[in-house]
Amino acid sequence: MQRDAAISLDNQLCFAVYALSREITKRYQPYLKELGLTYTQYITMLALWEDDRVAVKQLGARLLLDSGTLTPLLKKLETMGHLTRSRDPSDERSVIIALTDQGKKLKEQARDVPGRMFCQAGVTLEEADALRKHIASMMTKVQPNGIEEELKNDDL
Amino acid sequence: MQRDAAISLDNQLCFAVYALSREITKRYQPYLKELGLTYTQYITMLALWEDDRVAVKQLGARLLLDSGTLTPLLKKLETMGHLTRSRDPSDERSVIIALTDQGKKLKEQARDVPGRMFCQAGVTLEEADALRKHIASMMTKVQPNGIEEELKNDDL
DNA sequence: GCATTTTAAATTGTATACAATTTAATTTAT
DNA sequence: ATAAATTAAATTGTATACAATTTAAAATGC
Repeated sequence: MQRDAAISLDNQLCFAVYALSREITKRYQPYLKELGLTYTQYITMLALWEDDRVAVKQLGARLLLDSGTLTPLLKKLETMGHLTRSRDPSDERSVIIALTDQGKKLKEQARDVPGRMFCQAGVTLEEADALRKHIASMMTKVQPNGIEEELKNDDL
Repeated sequence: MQRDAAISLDNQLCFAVYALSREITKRYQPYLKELGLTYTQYITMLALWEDDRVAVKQLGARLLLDSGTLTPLLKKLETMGHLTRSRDPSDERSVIIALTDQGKKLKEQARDVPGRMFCQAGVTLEEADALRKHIASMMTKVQPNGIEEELKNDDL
């Protein structure tokens, strides 16, 4: 069976990452439910709490999501009253996302979510941070800011 | 801004894992296209190449996916001729998944996919394996084989 | 200055994920 | 043995992801 080691499920980095990602998302769910947010909506709000009044394009570059995912998600968050979507007067192609007061206020409730989640999961913040750095290092290797056809995106 | 460090996007393990998972999936896509498989179909086939003739329940325990995801996916793989789905005669509740010859043969084509993918991404197998182990270690902490209501699942 | 190209969102279509419910079969308790 | 509880898939409904296309606006080339 040695010759199958390369395609053994447990040897796949891709499966480990994929499974952990879904597991963490599930672990967040009860806490995010208190905020009335799904996981992707939460990630989007994290980005907006740091950097408000950005175009969908920039938000997508930050989250590595395209308009196909973001447009319906942002419309939902708009309906929920957390943000507004408006065309940029200086470039009508762009849609600027701006947090409402309600959206800004939600940040206070979100502040202790990561800490509570890791505490409940029995993971120290140091362990989480060590893994995060390891993953970030891999990410820079795997994605030197996009390949060939995406090289035009200088993102920032 | 120190007080916002806990909810800074770049500090979130969850976002790092989520982003890397999607990035790796995208990197696999061109190789999996040669096999005619999507990423989740590929992961499912990896599990089946190791362990054939299993119930959907067992496959789900291995992949951490439920029947809501697996049922349509397995029906698709059945339509593609890679496997068969049949009720277990000794327990009509269970559906047994068995690879066809075609499904078994696909394994040969899949054998060099991980190696080619990491080579192209500029990641050594050692680096990938080190991260995989780090993630697996976190997974055992975060998911000691499911919580409370899932404790009844002894899986194997 | 205007046709061509590029760009940003939105849309379309396919494939997941997963909670919650339903259906049918099996097991358990009495 | 049979009602009640449990279990395995399937189904339903919602929310992503993302490739590919479309639409409208802005930038570019000549």
